[in-house]
Amino acid sequence: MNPVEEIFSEYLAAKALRKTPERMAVLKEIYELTSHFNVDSLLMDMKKKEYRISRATIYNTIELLLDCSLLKRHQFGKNMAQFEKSYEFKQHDHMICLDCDKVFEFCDPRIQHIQNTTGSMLNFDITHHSLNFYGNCSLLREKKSCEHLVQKG
Amino acid sequence: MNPVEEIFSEYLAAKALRKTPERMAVLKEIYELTSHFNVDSLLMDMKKKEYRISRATIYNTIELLLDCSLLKRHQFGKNMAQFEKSYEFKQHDHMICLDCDKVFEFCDPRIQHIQNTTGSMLNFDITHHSLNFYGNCSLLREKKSCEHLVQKG
DNA sequence: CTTATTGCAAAGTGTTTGCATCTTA
DNA sequence: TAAGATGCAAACACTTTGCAATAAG
Repeated sequence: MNPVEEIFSEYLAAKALRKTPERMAVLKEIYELTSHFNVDSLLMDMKKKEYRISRATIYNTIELLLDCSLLKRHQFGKNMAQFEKSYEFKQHDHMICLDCDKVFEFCDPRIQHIQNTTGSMLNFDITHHSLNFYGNCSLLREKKSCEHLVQKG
Repeated sequence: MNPVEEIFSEYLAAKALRKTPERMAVLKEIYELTSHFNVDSLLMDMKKKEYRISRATIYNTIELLLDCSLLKRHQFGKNMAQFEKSYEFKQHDHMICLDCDKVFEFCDPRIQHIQNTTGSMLNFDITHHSLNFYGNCSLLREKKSCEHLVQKG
């Protein structure tokens, strides 16, 4: 059992929830994905792999994975939520291209500082943040390759 | 005609769109609000004031106001969008209390710097950002008044 | 007088819920 | 074998769309 499965198993045990094949399958699938996903794409994905799983179970399991911090929810546009696995991945934020809808990642340690000072200044206990930059990624403008950017989803 | 109405009128003229009483009424109502709102609350609000206006027209007008930057859209939770007027208000970001759902505002000039350096580093033309801190606002923890915070919506 | 805009209701989209059936502990 | 979990479909909440009636330019 890999560390992620172990964390989830322990979480389920601690909450007296059952370790079902469906729950473990969702976890496995999510951690095999390299990019962002949404409920629909995950369901399609699993159906294609002959899993017998329902939309309701995926929603249910995602809720649990969010609760034990193995998953992060994002809301980049105004529609459907997107998710990404979050175990042992470096903290990062997102840049969304309004022309092509691609999502890129970047890291900047200064955000953590802002979070700390803002929290203590306003006496807030900040647990996490969401920072998105919106604009356009110059691929169209300059016909450049996007190899220099880390694209996700 | 106040500056905001002027901007909207010019925008409509420039796009060859009609200046209808409904559109101007929505603008007026939004700029009389002091806090965040959603489509439903605005509709209720206007119905209560005897305006004859439909939900569809509100959605339509909001789209136009977003386009001419007189309005900002936010997505704090996973459900309905929230909006706030954006003419001549200082750039600010939001802190959302996960216990009581209150939204507070804060300003930090360093965010603008991060936006600038990130944009030029990754060759992105960043037009705007959205930064939300999530946590809890200590009101429950310490039974404090929230007077020291600027609450919005 | 032409055509964009409106109000209404129906359709769409993503998510949640109710319930009978199934399965874990 | 009892209580939780599943799959299905219906319900939900928010948003968008189609269309006949209306009104701006």
